[in-house]
Amino acid sequence: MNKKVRVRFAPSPTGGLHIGGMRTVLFNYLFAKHNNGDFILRIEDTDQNRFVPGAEEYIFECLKWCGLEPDESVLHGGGYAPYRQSERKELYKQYAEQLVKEGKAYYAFDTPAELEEKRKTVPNFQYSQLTRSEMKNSLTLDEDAVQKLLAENIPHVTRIKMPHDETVGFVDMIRGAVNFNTSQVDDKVLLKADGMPTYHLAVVVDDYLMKITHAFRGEEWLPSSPVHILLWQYLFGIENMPEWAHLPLILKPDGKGKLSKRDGDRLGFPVFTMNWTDPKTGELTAGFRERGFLPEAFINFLALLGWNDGSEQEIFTIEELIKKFSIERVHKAGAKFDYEKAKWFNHEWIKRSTVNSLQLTLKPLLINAGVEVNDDEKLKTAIELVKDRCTLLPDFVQQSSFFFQSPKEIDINSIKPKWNEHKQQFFAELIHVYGLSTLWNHEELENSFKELAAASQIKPGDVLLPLRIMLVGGKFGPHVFNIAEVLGKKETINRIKHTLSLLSSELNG
RNA sequence: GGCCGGUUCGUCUAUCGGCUAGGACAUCUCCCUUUCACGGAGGAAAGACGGGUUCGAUUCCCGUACCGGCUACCA
Repeated sequence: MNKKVRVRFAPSPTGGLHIGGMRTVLFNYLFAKHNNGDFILRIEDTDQNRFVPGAEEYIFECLKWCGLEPDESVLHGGGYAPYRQSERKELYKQYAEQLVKEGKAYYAFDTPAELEEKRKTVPNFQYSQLTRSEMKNSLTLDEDAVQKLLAENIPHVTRIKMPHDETVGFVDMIRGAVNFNTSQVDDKVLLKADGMPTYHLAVVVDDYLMKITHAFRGEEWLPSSPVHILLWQYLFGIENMPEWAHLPLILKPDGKGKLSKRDGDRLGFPVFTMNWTDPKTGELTAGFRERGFLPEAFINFLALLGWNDGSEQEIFTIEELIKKFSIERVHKAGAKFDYEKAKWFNHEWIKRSTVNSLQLTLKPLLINAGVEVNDDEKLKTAIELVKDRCTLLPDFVQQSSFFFQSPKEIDINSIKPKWNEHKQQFFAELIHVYGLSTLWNHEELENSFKELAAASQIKPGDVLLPLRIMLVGGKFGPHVFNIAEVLGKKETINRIKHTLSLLSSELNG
């Protein structure tokens, strides 16, 4: 019988959550749910110098917004607590000690300053089997000296002792067999001078202790995998190592390299999941949520960045993604981020969303933008009428505010050049006709409008645009008679009168 | 520099030896629309290069080039 699938996302709470990280969350989540497994969130806060207040809460908020809730975490509980590595500090030391005892690791007493100096003077310096004999460590110092340093609490780290000329490898779920020669790998630090483990030790220990069965991480981790493989061998048995998949990177749309938050500022698109303000610098990095993305669209877009189900389908609900996801179908190569395509996904999702669900997120957004939304039914009608022309949620402000309040600006310049007494007369009569109308719906309004135009010997096309500008304020929006229907008789007539008075003063002046 | 990974239209991708190389975004043309969109029809646009293997290679192998990642007491 197979073990229950358990996967983890293990972010370091040092700032905003990049879309690459969010995609790793998504793939973890989809894989877990596809296999009826558990999704664990583990906080990797072993670097105390990089602690950023609020970052952890922010990560949870991002997951919540996307609906990708962990089964186990600091917040959700679970049988493998604590889920914060800083709270597991004491656990790691024994494993490091075990490795030293078995001759698979050693203490190193070189100070950071000494190492820095070394790197300055020796090009491409690596603390490795080539150089460790000339450094200050428990391999070069005699036993008494080491014991003395230890007894004096001289700061030191524990390094893995990479074996000579061995091939270590594994089968990546996405890339297939990957092999390394241990002679090429340096003696990575396992336990830092402050007693905290590095990522290398912590990830292996915790993946074992938390019974992780499959581990997904970015491609940038590939080069350190031989260290992790060796640790599994030494500590827990290679047969217990999770299956690994190294995810392709998300690249800059222009230039080269992986996408960074700076690219967003530079090119004008969000890179983080939600807005993030650096508590130290106050610098704000834009997020997809605040930019007006629907979480469904955001997830759909992320899933398709590097994965597809082999068909031509592009729009997927989360349920479909769970059903169809397979890690083997993840593309090997990195993908350049395409903001236009991301917006297309959002537009598609807006068009497909029901008025009721849109109304829920849109109402506060509109009120916040100063639109006086006082009638939910009217709001729903307005959303139905304009949603096809909104790509991002804030587009609804411009596209629907005129339903609730008369336009602040009227683009009178688009009417003026062709304005004349005849048209002025037509609209004066239109006010009269509309005032008498008993059936206020768009068909009737259009009919009586056209009848009046014919009677006035005026082409409907010549007065349609002016009418639109009177009601909307500009050259946009849904069909003008639909708008008039929603506005109602009184408001429609008022707006016509208002613009008419503006125009007549223009005409006379 | 060394190690590891990658390479199909401008971009995201399909293809698991038979291809007239398919789709989507963007772009262009037209239709619909007396606004802006939506929608519909169509166009242009790709297998880095060189060797093998094979009846046949985009697909398999090897080299080269190029791109990327890593090379911290950061993750």
